[in-house]
Amino acid sequence: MRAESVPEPTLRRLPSYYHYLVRLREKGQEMISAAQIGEDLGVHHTQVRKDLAVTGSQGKPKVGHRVEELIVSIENFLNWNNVTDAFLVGAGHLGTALLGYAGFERAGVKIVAAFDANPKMVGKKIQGVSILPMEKFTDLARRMHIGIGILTVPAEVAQETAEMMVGCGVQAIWNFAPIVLDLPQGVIVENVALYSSLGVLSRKLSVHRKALLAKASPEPVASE
Amino acid sequence: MRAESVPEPTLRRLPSYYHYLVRLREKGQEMISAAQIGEDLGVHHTQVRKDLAVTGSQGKPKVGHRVEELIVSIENFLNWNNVTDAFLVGAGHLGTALLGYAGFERAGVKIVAAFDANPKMVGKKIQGVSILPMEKFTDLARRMHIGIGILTVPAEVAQETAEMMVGCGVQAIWNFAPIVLDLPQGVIVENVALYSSLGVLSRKLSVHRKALLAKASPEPVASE
DNA sequence: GGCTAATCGATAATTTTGTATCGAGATGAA
DNA sequence: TTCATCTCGATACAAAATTATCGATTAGCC
Ligand SMILES: NC(=O)c1ccc[n+]([C@@H]2O[C@H](COP(=O)([O-])OP(=O)(O)OC[C@H]3O[C@@H](n4cnc5c(N)ncnc54)[C@H](O)[C@@H]3O)[C@@H](O)[C@H]2O)c1
Ligand SMILES: NC(=O)c1ccc[n+]([C@@H]2O[C@H](COP(=O)([O-])OP(=O)(O)OC[C@H]3O[C@@H](n4cnc5c(N)ncnc54)[C@H](O)[C@@H]3O)[C@@H](O)[C@H]2O)c1
Repeated sequence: MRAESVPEPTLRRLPSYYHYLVRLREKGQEMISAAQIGEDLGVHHTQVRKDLAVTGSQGKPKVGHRVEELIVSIENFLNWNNVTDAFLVGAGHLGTALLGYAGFERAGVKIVAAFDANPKMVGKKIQGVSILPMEKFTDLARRMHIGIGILTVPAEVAQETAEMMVGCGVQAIWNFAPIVLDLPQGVIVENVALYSSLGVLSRKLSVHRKALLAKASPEPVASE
Repeated sequence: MRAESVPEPTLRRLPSYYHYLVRLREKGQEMISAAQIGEDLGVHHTQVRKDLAVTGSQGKPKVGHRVEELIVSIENFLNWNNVTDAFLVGAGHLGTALLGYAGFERAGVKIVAAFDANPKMVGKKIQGVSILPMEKFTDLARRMHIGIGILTVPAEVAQETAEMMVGCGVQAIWNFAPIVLDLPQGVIVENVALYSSLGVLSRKLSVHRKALLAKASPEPVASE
């Protein structure tokens, strides 16, 4: 009941453990130690233990954890074995890529319909998911008790679209637009900040290159 | 020169300030205070000041910062005004979505070519970017001094593809596959962990719903 | 059966990140 | 001009996250 107090960094690492473990299982491995996970994923082994501890799974000294058990624990913890229906709004480049992806269902999210304001998109079907006109959103979302909204519309209309979703009972929004949504307290928003990612990349690359240059040139002992 | 010591959370917030500021500029606003930015983006105002400070931009008491100046500072800091050429490998659902997106160039990344192992994809052109066969990667990447590789291949081949990229001089990899790449020290890897994002979303939603249920039901004073 | 080595899980120390405080500078009004 | 007020930026404090330490447990081996 005090389960909300799980550190968010832990939450973010769990899926990467999960995928790693699934690959181990495919290879037929049954046991795994926290130390090995840490080494392979670049996480400190004590950190791995803490992270896995929140899922409730226990390891045994000398042998480590059962791969299968860990997988199930993580699935349970993240609620990945209960599928929640989601609506996607904005079936453009990114939206269709997400629709075409089969992998989200194992992460508890099933896109059951898509919506777009562009009449040219409406009526199409992608991977079995129909693209419907915006007018249908309100009614359908309410009737189907849609809990998750996936937002892949242009940034200019992201705020209003999100508000519309929330008005129809959507409790969580997966936001791909580069904007901070202002929504009622209690609504869960998860931003996929691709630009943040690019910012980090650009900055690191630029620093990296400057460091290389500095090493190459004589550098007259500047600064302390 | 000690510029590497910028906190990564700061790096991740800068792009969101950037987009916010660009929208302000479009609206014609010239000045902005750290307090206002903080309120609009849900960041503490002292944090905003610290973040902006790393870019070197200074504000003036009583009036705040010049919007235009801040934008330029952030661009400089992230090196977003120097465009670096990038190759994309894996022109599938996600790869084509990225190719179709015009917005990355303003973030200093220009996708100049795409590569795919599937002969059906090869030869196509998306937004002016040609999809080439994998055989051409090595030679072209070396000759064009490609610094950034964008990885949108299936997870099974992500590791080997990344190694191939690094072998051709690629210094930074933007990885969309749900796998932790094991690459030589010094190579910059930025993971877009969509599943992490989904993990956080699922977990929060599940906790949120349990909390709602608990409030609705009588709850006979369980737990300690 | 007892010893060794590996691993776990709890607790403590350190580092990083975020928040609050406070003096100083700038603006505009009295 | 002088004053009140707003905002900045530096410094101090608090919280969170990561890393290190250490005793406990167990499998395998002699
Ligand atoms: N494609 C990418 O690689 C990428 C990368 C980073 C961020 N994004 C962000 O994702 C979002 C979508 O990007 P995209 O490349 O798919 O854009 P897009 O233009 O291809 O798709 C947007 C879709 O939304 C629809 N739309 C527009 N207004 C609408 C409205 N009011 N209601 C419903 N639908 C509406 C359009 O018809 C279009 O199909 C944008 O916010 C963009 O900034 C995309
Ligand atoms: N599409 C999504 O929404 C989404 C979401 C999360 C993660 N991902 C990840 O992104 C990656 C790509 O996903 P996708 O949906 O675009 O898959 P996809 O199958 O549509 O595209 C993969 C592309 O890579 C090409 N390819 C396969 N093997 C290759 C090789 N050895 N060398 C070069 N190209 C090769 C294929 O021909 C295909 O065009 C995957 O790792 C996936 O897990 C995608």
